[in-house]
Amino acid sequence: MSDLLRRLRGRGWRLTSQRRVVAEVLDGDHVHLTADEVHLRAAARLPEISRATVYNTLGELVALGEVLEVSTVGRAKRYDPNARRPHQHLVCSGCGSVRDVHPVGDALGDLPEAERFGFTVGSVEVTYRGLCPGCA
Amino acid sequence: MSDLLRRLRGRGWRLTSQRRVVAEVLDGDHVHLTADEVHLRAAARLPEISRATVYNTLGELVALGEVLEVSTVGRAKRYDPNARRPHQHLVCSGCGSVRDVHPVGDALGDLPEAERFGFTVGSVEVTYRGLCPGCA
DNA sequence: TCCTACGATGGACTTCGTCCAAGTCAAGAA
DNA sequence: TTCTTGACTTGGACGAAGTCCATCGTAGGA
Repeated sequence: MSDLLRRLRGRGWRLTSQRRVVAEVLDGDHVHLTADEVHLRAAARLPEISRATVYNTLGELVALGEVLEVSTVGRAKRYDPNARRPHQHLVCSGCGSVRDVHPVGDALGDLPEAERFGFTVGSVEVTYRGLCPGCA
Repeated sequence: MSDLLRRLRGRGWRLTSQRRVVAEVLDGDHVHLTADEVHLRAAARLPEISRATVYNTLGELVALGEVLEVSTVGRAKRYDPNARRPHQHLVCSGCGSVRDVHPVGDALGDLPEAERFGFTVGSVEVTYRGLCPGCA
């Protein structure tokens, strides 16, 4: 059983075959699948798994902080299992592919108090846009 | 006629009443409307304007670089007419409202060459997330 | 004023995601 | 091991956001 599954059991997650398959599909680095791709890959191993279950499970993994939602303008959300190591994203404007990157600096600290307008700022998301070697 | 409309005419834009109304709705600072809100406000002045026209016009304004699309996870896109002055966004996780902010620092420079993986990085988008005073 | 290519229309369609009632099953209790 | 129960899954309906397209209308140049 993967580390992820072990942690989930430790949190009282009921371990069903569907959840196991979804968690396994999301294993690895630089994985940024859409819900539909997750469903496709999960269905390859467990043909009867439903779309609703995939959405439910992804939502739970996000709520538990095990998986990040990556926002992509005008496309389907992507899910990033690498939530435990903080990182940002580099997105190709051509083909939509995503790389994890680790900028230096402190983006959160770069926002002065005067620019927070009374908001309680909890996180910052930095997305670099450009063209990958294949699309350039 | 606003500056925006003047610029658009200069670029050969055919000025129809529909486009004029959409451009007028998007005038001002700290305006971050969804396509639907734009349609609603435009229809208040020009009742027969169609959704398709609003989408077309917004798409053209984005392509011309006059308006920015603001990505919001799991919600409708918002359109930001303040494309000419560089800024970033502070988004309320509760109600989805958006403020323009101006962080210090150089987010683009914070990405080391070794972390660019051969990409031609053109821009960076920084989104701060938190709760506005009303939702906190 | 007339022409015509560009733009607008609205309704069908697609994509992405959520909801729900009914059926199923993991895992603790006995 | 079997029972029990409530959490989980299912599939289909639904909804929101956005796109497409055939047809009609009109801005603006001749």
